[in-house]
Amino acid sequence: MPNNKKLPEDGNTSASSRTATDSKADVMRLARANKILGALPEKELEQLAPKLTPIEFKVEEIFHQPLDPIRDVYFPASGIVSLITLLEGGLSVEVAVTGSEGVVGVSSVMGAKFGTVEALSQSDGQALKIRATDLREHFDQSPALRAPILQYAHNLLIQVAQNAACNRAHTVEQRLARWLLLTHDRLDGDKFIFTQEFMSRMLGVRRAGVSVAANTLRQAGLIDYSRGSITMIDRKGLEATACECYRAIESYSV
Amino acid sequence: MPNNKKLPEDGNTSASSRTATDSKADVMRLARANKILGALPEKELEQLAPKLTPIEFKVEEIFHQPLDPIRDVYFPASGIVSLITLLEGGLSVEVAVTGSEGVVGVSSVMGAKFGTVEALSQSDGQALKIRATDLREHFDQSPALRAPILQYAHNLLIQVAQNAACNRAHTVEQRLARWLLLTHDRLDGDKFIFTQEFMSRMLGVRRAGVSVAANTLRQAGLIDYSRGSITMIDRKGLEATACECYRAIESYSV
DNA sequence: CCTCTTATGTACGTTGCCGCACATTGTTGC
DNA sequence: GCAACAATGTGCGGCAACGTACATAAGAGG
Repeated sequence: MPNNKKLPEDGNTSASSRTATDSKADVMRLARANKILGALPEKELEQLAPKLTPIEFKVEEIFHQPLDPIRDVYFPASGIVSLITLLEGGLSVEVAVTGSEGVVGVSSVMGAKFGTVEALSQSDGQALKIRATDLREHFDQSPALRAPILQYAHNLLIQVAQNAACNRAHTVEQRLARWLLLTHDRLDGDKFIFTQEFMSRMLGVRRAGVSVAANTLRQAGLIDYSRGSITMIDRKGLEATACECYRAIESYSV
Repeated sequence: MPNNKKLPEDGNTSASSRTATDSKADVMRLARANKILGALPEKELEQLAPKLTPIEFKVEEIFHQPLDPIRDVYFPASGIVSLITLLEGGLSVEVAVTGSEGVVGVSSVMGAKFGTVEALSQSDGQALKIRATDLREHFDQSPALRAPILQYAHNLLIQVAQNAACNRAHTVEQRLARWLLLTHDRLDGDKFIFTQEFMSRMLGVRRAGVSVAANTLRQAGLIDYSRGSITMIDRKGLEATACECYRAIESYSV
């Protein structure tokens, strides 16, 4: 796990030259990009807005860590965040992935005092940050906010459940294809940045195993890649290669 | 999957000779055995009680099935219920287990329209049944009910997440030991009823694989078993054999 | 008691991934 | 352009679990 950075604890990320109005416009723009906040009635969002801080994040930044208290919760407007279970002996396995359809740290509204999985960004992106205590308060009082958050929590649950079965049943190649599809769905464009080393941590397999599987996909003309950058070439082909779990997750999640 | 029965759709399980008062006493007794209902203030429970119906279930009864609408939700007072993801090709993998600490069908309060996993009893037991719509209504209105249900949903999430990683990382023997411990925690006594065939469906491995692993545990003096009945002999020893995931689940769940 | 069924033990070749080690090839910084 | 590094390719022995098949053993029911 080389130089993973934690997010700056406070970082007033809106440049100080900006006016308050600019900042509020930022918040509203980002909020509309997130499915949960974007689904709120105008009035509710206005109430929440003062508590929301825009942030930017880079690849491989850590949002939450097992056993650390969850102080802030993040609503991504762009980018991807992986939820990863860490095991003794250093093995790590991604159990779910979230983009602008979700919220990182949802367990804090469910009564969790601390994180149990690592939340790690898979890409650059933007998000709105809110104090866990503030969110919890609104969550308890506003049915309009509660509904989409719970809906997301449910989608998360079934994604993790499908993952649990998938890890038991499917080959590295199938799971790699699935992972690429889920990532592609959450990023703009057909080209993104990952190393095999990173993928091996997500899939919980050897880096060498990723190399072989990726090579197979490349030779089949489904993807191309070189030194940390991957291009999706044949999405249909990938869908055919991926296990059922990709479709299951997509279809179960409303 | 031999003769799995669905629960009777209505079955007024309280014998008709019983009086209404008896029935209500039943409800209150069972409610106190369930951690979620048992945590409710007296007044709240009184309000909910008319909606609750006591039921009994036998081994291998199906509470919910993937894609079927979730009509009823169950608060177990005793017994165990497994949540199982079914994959194409007939492979099944248990992703979580619930006893009197939880509620079967929790996703219905989170906005799920239908089940995504199979909920199957692992033992005989008793539960309180409630219409999903009724529960949802109380859930939305009562913070006192919402809190413990969400807390349980969170525990469920981390159990499933740990399972996802566990399936990737640990041997059949380790996972069998873990599974026996989780089961033992939720049942009275040291002897319970399972066949290797059933266990193989839970662990998602061959029945022959269970045979070998179980034999190893027996020869190590940790368990004894014969034709569908298992006795726990050395709990400490099992804990030493099981993977970290047993402890992780226990310690994360508050 | 004897048959029938169900549960369990065991074997054998195969496969997917492991741990490990090392070669090769782009990129970056000087 | 060259050295240093980072990312990727590849080989090999080993092992856990697979699919399959069959043998044994313990109740159940007549």
